[in-house]
Order: sequence, then structure tokens, then C-alpha cells
Amino acid sequence: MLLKTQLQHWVSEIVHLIYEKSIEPQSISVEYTNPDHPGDFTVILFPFLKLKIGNPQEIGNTIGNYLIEKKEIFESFEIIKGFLNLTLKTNYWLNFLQNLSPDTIQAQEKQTIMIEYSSPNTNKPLHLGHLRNIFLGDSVSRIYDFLGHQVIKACLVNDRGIHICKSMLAWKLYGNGETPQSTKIKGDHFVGKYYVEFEKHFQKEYQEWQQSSNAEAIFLQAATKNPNLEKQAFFKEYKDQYFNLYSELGKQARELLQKWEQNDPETIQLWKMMNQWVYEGFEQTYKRLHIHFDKFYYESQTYLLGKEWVLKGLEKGVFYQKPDGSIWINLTSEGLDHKVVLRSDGTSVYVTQDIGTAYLKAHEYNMHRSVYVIGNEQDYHMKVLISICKKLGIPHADGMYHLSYGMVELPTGKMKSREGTVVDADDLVQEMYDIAKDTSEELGKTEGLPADELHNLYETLGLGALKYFLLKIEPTKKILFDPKESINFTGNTAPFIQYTYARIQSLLSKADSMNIQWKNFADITSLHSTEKALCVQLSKWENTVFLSAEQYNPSIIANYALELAQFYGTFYQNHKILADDNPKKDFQLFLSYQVARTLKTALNLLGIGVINRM
RNA sequence: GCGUCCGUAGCUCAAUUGGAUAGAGCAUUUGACUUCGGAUCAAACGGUUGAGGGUUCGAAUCCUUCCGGACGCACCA
Repeated sequence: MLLKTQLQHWVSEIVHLIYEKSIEPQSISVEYTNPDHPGDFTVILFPFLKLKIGNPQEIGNTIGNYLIEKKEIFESFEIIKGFLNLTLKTNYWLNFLQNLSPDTIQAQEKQTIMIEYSSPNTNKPLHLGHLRNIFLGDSVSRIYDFLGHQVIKACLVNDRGIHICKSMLAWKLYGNGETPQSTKIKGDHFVGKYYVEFEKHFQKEYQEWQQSSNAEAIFLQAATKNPNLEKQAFFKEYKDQYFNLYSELGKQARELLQKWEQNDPETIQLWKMMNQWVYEGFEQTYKRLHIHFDKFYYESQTYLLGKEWVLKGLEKGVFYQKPDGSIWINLTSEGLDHKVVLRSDGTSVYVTQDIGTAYLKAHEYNMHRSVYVIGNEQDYHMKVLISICKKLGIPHADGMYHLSYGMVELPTGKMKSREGTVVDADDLVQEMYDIAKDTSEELGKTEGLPADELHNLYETLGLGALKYFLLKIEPTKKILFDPKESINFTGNTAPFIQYTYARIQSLLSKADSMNIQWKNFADITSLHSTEKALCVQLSKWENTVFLSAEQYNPSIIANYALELAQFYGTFYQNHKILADDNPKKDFQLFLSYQVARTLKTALNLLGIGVINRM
């Protein structure tokens, strides 16, 4: 049991014993003592006022004296303004440090948890927004896996729909048969190029159409309802309708989608070929990011399944049908709205395929929880999906959870693939590598390392900086990324933590070469404030991991690691550990060793590697 | 218009989930390597926590009303 909870129980017992009042242990406020005051743990005495058993000073004295007398771990106490500050004996911390095992924490109840993330479209390469999604999902997976749960990392590939057909059509029209091989362009970028190409031609076609008499008539009709309507603004809004009603390219793209749904062999072949190019590109990117999935789902394989569930739900009365044949659900009792689940022409919509996928997942894996890492723009959609799944009685629907996160924005606003205003994932990773290389060479501390180790070093530093940049911020908040200011390598960054780790490794190996036996350190009588700060921080580790798992929030671990590294920096500066006349040498080395272990574990849970020399 | 999320130092973020004098990094200014790694450390500067009201021993945190921002409210995905 954590000392904090232990203390709650003790205080509860004391109150019961001495004052004959009962108070729930959980309701007793116990905190880590604020560093400005002496002590390790603080019991807040104000809540006892309600029990009418005396003033805070008296109660504090009683509790403090009792604890000192009966529990051997306490050394002293002090009461300041209703706060009972308890100081632990040095011995307690020495024992704690000796037994600390930061890399083996286990959850009490083991579960099977599926975590779906990345979820790319197959018509364009990955960008910075995907990276946040991927790193979040990967980190949460690592955290649950670390705690002993069985984790299934799933990736849902959005491989069908009109957007894919746009790329396909553009390739047919303007591609002249070129391929990633012939152009030496990475497959996903190659296909993305044609997606942008489609958009360019479509825009041109749209511009020309706006000069036509037909367009003029449509605008004039709209203007009769709204005399202030400006032509430019109107056509900006009208784009989607133009695509659906008048566009030649739009018509061809829709025809392609229909052919695809009818299993036209030529179309299917083209679709498979282009998807394959994209998958090969993704594969390279995932590999470089050290991302691996246990299971892939493809929407092309689940959307029909969703349809079956909708028809089943209609029979059961979960859904209702409108005269035009479309099928709906009424979610007003959940505070949501009515929602279409099947079009009047019988084709599936967005939620339909998600229902299918949810069922397939539950059918294939007997899991307790199913986590979806998806941006907050889909908060409403996910609420709808989860309530539908519950109403349909899809297994484990109660365990569905939407891990929602904020967008990554540029100073110019939101990233848009169609308009080419995105930060490409591959480019950014390479840029981080280059910065790591330049910085490293400038500092000149890695001379003599072989080429493959250097490559590994730059990769670990560059990727680490990038992952930490995206993970240190709470998922719900949006992130602003300014491409002009590259991601830092000093201060609140992964390289800073990696540097602290490397420094400790170098210290320990030097100690080893001096034949210092630090693994069994001799007892010492008192702790320096910097040593105490490290012990306290280390004692918070276990709870930090549980908290970040519970909240699906890696930023808690990121902030923890940063603080630990900062405390170590202060400690390091205050002591000449390896000096001949240092009586605490072995203790301080062991403390350093435990800090390094914890840092390594923490970074690992974020998907960030450590380095022995940098 | 309705719904969800957000607003903390010039900038980017914290704050032990209601606790003590709101803390870090960046930027600016200053100091620290003949001894364990300067991608570091120490210090200065910087705040009416968007504004008002409420709840209580105690509020950045909970409630409420405004102000400002993002996203959603498609037979698009």
C-alpha cells in the first residue's frame, strides 16, 4: 500500500480510538509536503473541524504524538496553520530506495484492452496531426502493456470512399502510367501527389464553370433570397454542391466509386495497386517511428457488416425507417439528436461502417476495453457511435472509450491536405534527425563513435525530441506548431532528459572502473535536501504511472520525467560524488542509479529511447 | 441558434484533481568549468489565473452570468 493511503488509515484509526468518531480514510486529506516547509507528508487538519473534537492545533498534536510513539517510521512533526507536517526517518528513505523497482509495476486486475490509433486514409501521406495521434496511441499502449495488461494495437485503414477515387481518377487522367518505382517517389507521397493534382484540375474546372450562364443563373436565384450576397463568397460555399451536381470530374469520380462498389475488375485492380503503393510508404514511416500494429482493420471489409447490424437493429426496434427508406435512430433521450444510419438508397454512411468495425473487434477479441484515439472534432460522432453500439447490444460496448485529443495547428491555422498546408511527417522526422546531427557535431562530444552508432544517436535524439514535444501537452489541448521555430533540444525536452540519463551512465561506469561497490551502500544518518527531493520524487513514480493509465494521459509521465531530471541536475551540481573524501559516495551512486532506471522507464513509456553517450 | 472543449508570465506549458507564498522551459539580463559530461547549474526580470458574482476554513480548479477562441450540429468520411 502507498504510504499516503496507509497514513489515511492510521489517522482514521487514531480519530476513532481517541475521539471515538468515525471518519472514512479516503476523506482524509494527505498531501506531499510543500517543499517550502519541513516534512514529507502533510495531514490537512481543517476537515476535522466538522467533527467538533477540538481546534486544529490540538488535534494535530494528538495525531502527531501518537504517530511518533506507535509508528517507527516517523521522526518528528510540526503544525503550521492547520497543516500537520510529518517528517520520516532517514532510514525509511534508505529502505525505500533499496527496494525500489521502477521498471516492474503491475496492475492488480489484468485486462485485455484494444487501442485503435493512426487510422490513416489511403489517399495521402501522414502529417504532423497523424503523428500526435500515433504517438498518443503508442504511448498509451506501452503504459498498459507495462502494467501487465494484454494490449492489442489496432489500426483502422480508411481505404474506401470518394477521396480515394479522386486520387485514382487523377492518376488515370494525368498519370501517363508512371509509378513510385519509375519516379522514385515514396508510395504514399506519390498517391498524395495525385490527390492534390485532382484538386488542382477540379478548381480550374470550377473557376471556368463560374463564367458560364448556368452558374450565373444559379447565383442570381440565390441572390433573390439574399440581396447582399457576394458572388465570390457564394461560390466558395457552393463548391461541394457543384462537385455533386455539375462537375465533370466529380461525375467521373462518382462513377469510379460506383464501379468500385460493383466490384468492377479493372477498378478494383487499380484500387489495389494504388493502395499497395500507399501501404508500402506507410510501412517505411511506421518502421522509422518504431510503431508496430498487432491488427489491421479495413473499412472496405467492415462497411457491409455494419449494414447487417443496422437491419438487425431495425427488426429489434432500435432503429426506425422513414418513408423514403432511410433508416434512423432517435438518440434524444441521451441528449443527442436523430441520426441517419443507412441512406435511402441503401448505402452505408460513416457510422454504419464504424458499427461494423466495432462488432468485428468485439467478435474477434474478448476484450474489456476498446479505446479509440481520434481527434476532438469527432467528439459528437463518437458519442453517437458508442450509444448506438450499446443499444444494439454489441459485446463490450460498455468498454468503449474515446481518447479525444486537440488538433495540431500552424500559425496560419488548421492543416489541410487538399490545400497542401500540412507539415509532412517524413519531412519533419528527417529535419529532426538533421538538427540532432548538427547539434551533436557542434558540441563535438561524440568523436570516435562508429557510424552506425552515430546514426542511431541522431535518430533517438531527433525522434525523442519530436515525440516529447507532442506528448508533454495534455491530450485535450490543441498544439501550436511553428515550422519557423524548430523544436527545441534544450530545456523542457526529451534531449534534456536523455542527457541526464547519459550523464548518470557515464558517472556509474566511471565509478565501476574505480572499483566502487555502490550497490550495497552503507547507512547514512541524514539526507541533503537535494537527495531528499529525489527520494520523494522517486516515491511518486508508481502512482504517476497508474494515474496516466487511468486518464489515458502520457503527459503526466512526461512532466514527471522532466521534474526528476531537473531535481537530479540540482543534486548533481551540489555534490562531487566521486571525490575521495565524500563519505556518501556509495549512497549517492545508488541514488543516481535508481534515478536513471526510472528515467529510462519513463521515456520508454513515451516511446522514447535512451543513450549512453551523446 | 444549440452542443462540446478551451482561456494561467511576452511565448509554450505545469500546478499532487479543492490546500500553504500559482511553478518550469523559451526569450531578456547576470554569474558558474585546472576535479564526476556546460544539450548543464545558480540568480534577476516577468501574474488581479479572460471579467464579475456565488459555494467554504481555503478556489486557477466546483456552480452561475458575461467576454473571447476552437470544434461539431450532412443521406461527406
